[in-house]
Amino acid sequence: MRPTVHDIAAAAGVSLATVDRVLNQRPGVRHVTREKVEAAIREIGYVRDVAAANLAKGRTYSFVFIVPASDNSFMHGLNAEVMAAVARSPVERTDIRTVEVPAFDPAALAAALDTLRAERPAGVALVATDAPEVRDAVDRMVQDGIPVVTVVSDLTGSLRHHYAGVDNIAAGRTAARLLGRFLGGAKGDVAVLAGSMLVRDHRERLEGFSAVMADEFPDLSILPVIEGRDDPDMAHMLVSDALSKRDGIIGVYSLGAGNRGLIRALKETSVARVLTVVAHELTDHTRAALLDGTIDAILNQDAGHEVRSAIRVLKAKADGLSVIDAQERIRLDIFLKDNLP
Amino acid sequence: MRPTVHDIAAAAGVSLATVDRVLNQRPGVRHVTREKVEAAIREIGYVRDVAAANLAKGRTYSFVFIVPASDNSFMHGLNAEVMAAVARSPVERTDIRTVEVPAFDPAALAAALDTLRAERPAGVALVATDAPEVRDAVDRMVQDGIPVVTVVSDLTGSLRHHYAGVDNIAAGRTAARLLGRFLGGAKGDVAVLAGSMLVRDHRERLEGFSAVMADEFPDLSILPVIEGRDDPDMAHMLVSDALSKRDGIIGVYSLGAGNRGLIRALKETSVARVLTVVAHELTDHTRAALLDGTIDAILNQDAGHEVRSAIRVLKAKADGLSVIDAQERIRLDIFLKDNLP
DNA sequence: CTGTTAGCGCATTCAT
DNA sequence: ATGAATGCGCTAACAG
Repeated sequence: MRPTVHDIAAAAGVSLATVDRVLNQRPGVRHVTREKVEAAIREIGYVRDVAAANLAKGRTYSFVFIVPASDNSFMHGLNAEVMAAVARSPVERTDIRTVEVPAFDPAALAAALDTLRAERPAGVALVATDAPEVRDAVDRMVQDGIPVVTVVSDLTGSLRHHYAGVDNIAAGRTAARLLGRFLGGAKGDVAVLAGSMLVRDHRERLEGFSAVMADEFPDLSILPVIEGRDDPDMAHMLVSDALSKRDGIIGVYSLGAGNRGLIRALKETSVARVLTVVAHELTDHTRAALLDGTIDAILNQDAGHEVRSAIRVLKAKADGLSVIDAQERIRLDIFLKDNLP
Repeated sequence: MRPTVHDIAAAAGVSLATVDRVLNQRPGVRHVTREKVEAAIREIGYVRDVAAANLAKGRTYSFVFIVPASDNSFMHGLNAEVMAAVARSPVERTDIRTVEVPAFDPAALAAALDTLRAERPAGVALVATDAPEVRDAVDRMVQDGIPVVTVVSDLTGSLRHHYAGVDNIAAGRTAARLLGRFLGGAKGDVAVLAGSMLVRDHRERLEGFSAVMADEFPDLSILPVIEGRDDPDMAHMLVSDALSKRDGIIGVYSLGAGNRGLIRALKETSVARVLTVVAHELTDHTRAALLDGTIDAILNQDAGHEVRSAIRVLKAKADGLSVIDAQERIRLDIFLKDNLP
């Protein structure tokens, strides 16, 4: 049998309560007594039974997800995953709820964080908007002892405990190599469609993409970035325009959302024209486009994994446990038409 | 508060013991009483607290991993992951151990299964060798009420409860498309290196690969499969031989293990010769080869994920719980030099 | 400062 | 066929 608190109490010649006090680093124990107990813990090789501890505590951890109120397929998917987690939450001694904030609105996000802080939840997960005021609000939360993890979009320079999302520079680099290799040494222009250069993920993807393109595919030149604000209609208009004006375009990299519009624009171009296209995020639209050949590869982040990972990390943080790092790494999924889930 | 056994006992007007009996479908309850209790359970919306149940039971589940004694990096990695799980196991009320059996030896595997069955473990995970005797042994185990999951390589047609591994047909198809697109319309031969056509995963990868090659890349012709038994030395010899004899080879698909030998052979070929190479399994060797350009893409299955998934499924089976399907899907990782973990 | 005691939600004897 | 009582490993009042 594994050693229990009783064993260590016996070994140290103290009572259960005292053992519990040192185990949970609570005050009210003389230094010598504490040492004695700690020695016993070490010698016996005790490891706390977390399940039993949680049962005794009766406490259920309340976590909050702050998500942007964006109307695109990816965010809808993310929301659905959070809801699925909410549905499972009673079973896992957690109480999860979501708070919606306007998208790309640092002030609103910071305000929401500050309001939340007063309620002292056991942990907070947020899709970060990269701005100083948000970073400060997050830092205040962390300094108040509340675990914070960022999801999808990170907030570097902040004190957040963890980031559950993909490496966006690597994503951009990967997109460049796929596009470059698929184009097999052809010479021409590459159009890049982004949501907004104000968002950190998009900037990073572009940065990675440009770097590899410059280093390894000098025959391909990147046109000025088209900013479609993740809006299907705007993306459609801008891409159509670009395609009609520049017939040197042989490749397209869509690094943001709003792919519905891009796909429409692509389908409207001359059938004689062959474009190689790499896009981000697997949705119903991009999936269909991949299958019918309009898109050649899709880079994706698994929202379900991100949400589950965020919760695991928050829970581990809340009861002082460690996580399995490899399990919490969010990978960049690459989908061709053959390996769709 | 969540309803407990006490609540349902009160609601049904019976004792805790009776509630427990119907909850765990044990005999000794009159039909009417059972109905009454079941009604109460439903109305109250009771869900069992698994942690508390396990605490009360005190039982620790003993799981066994049967792994082939293969001397290649992938199997070493798999073993390491199982060992990591063993290290974590005391914390999770599980007792995991491994049993090694000779690779590609159906009789030995079947024998090991039958021996194990007598010990009645709480669950078994195995890397299956696809043979009737193995399938029968697995079926006997399942019929004895022992949960069984296959890892890495499946055993279709058997009664195993779950398969923790990638879709190998999809993997082969993906390899074909990557190779075909990377070769960009060139004409030539493609060499295929496999471990053994006796294992189902290798057969399936070849099947998927051949299908896409035939359908979509008619200018590439697949040479007869080289079987290297996942052995580096044998692979080295056979691949060197093939490369020297056929100078029409412009692409290589390595669908098994033993890539150490393949890589050596590739590096020994003339520097003037450009080969496009897709291989399976990320190991130290293949990672280095990807980075130095010897290999162009690596398809991978995350052994850590597979092991953790197998354990989760086994545990869920053992205490009659359900799993999150999406979480247990083992994806096909595609690594280019830019998105290595 | 330290110890006693009573649960947390459930499973399991042992009576009845 | 049913119920009362005890304990799993740990925490948290409440006493001393």
